[in-house]
Amino acid sequence: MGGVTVWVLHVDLDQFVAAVELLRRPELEGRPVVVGGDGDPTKRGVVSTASYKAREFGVRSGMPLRTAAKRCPEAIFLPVDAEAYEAASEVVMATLAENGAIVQVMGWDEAFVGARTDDPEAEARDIQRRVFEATRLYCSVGVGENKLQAKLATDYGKPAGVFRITHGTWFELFGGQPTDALWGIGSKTSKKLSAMGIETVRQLASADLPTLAKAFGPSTGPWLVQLANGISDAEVSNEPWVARSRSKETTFQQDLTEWPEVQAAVETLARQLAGGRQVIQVVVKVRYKPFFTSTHGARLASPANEETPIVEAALKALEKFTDRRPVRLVGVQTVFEP
DNA sequence: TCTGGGGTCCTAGGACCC
DNA sequence: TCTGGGGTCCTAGGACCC
Repeated sequence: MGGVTVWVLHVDLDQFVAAVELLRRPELEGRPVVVGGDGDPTKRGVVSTASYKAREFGVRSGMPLRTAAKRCPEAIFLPVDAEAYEAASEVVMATLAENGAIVQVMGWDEAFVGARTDDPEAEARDIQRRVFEATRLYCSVGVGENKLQAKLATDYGKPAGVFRITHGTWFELFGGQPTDALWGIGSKTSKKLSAMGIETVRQLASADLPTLAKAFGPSTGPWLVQLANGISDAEVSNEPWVARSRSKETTFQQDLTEWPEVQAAVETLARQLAGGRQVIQVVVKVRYKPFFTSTHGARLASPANEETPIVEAALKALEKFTDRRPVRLVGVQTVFEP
């Protein structure tokens, strides 16, 4: 055992969704490709992935398709084909798990891999080669002493590269960066920290714990300071994933103004969620015009997975909504028995 | 630039109990 | 009389991530 270090590798496919599309449409290679919604940029929807070429025009994931079309009128817009990406992803993950490696899948296009080695870069290069040979897809690999470092390292390796971050290099890389450079800190938390006079990762790293606990809660506050110090759970776990809930939601092309239409939409979604694991609670989500979201839930009398009790609970939850403004989205979530 | 769909975890506040 | 404090459960909302 002695002498061999435990590293965390973070593997992230480069422009994954766009890359899968390019593989089956080689004639689009080098052109700006935008995948999102049903492929119609005049409709409501956002960008899932933009190819590197499209990114040169300022197209980014999460951006409304309409905006993407304005920024890059010559882009090719393609609909999301979840099954194709799922299939490609399975090949990638199976490749990572060869040789009995511990793999923690984080989504379609990324995973953590545990590595006992003194040469993690060699391991990373080997992964890149095997993934490419199996799928013709490129990936970048971050190397770290824990998941946080590895995850943040990947971006520095893109595209198709390898990059290492350790406690030794943490502050020189991140000390001066804004707090939302960290994985787990978004725009809201960053803004709130700013208002407290904390702008950089270095400032957050030495922030007063009781003050942060008071502002963000007893668990979140100290966790933020840990993040800023480059500290996180090092464990890569390959425990099989057990979903806590499943949901379906729809954004309407035109807002619904009649409440019976809303009821019908909730019923349709609830039906689609029946037939799986035993459900104990149903939560309905309504997003009103202009963009205000509210949720209400209803528990089932006893765990069930049939259509009737799930639809009944969904409609019961919907009764708790009293606002009758135009509705742009409805969603239904089923919560499973623990 | 008018903002998808599918998830997870944490927190505050109220209800309820002893 | 109108006053405790702690623990737990549930709900809705918030934030973040892919």
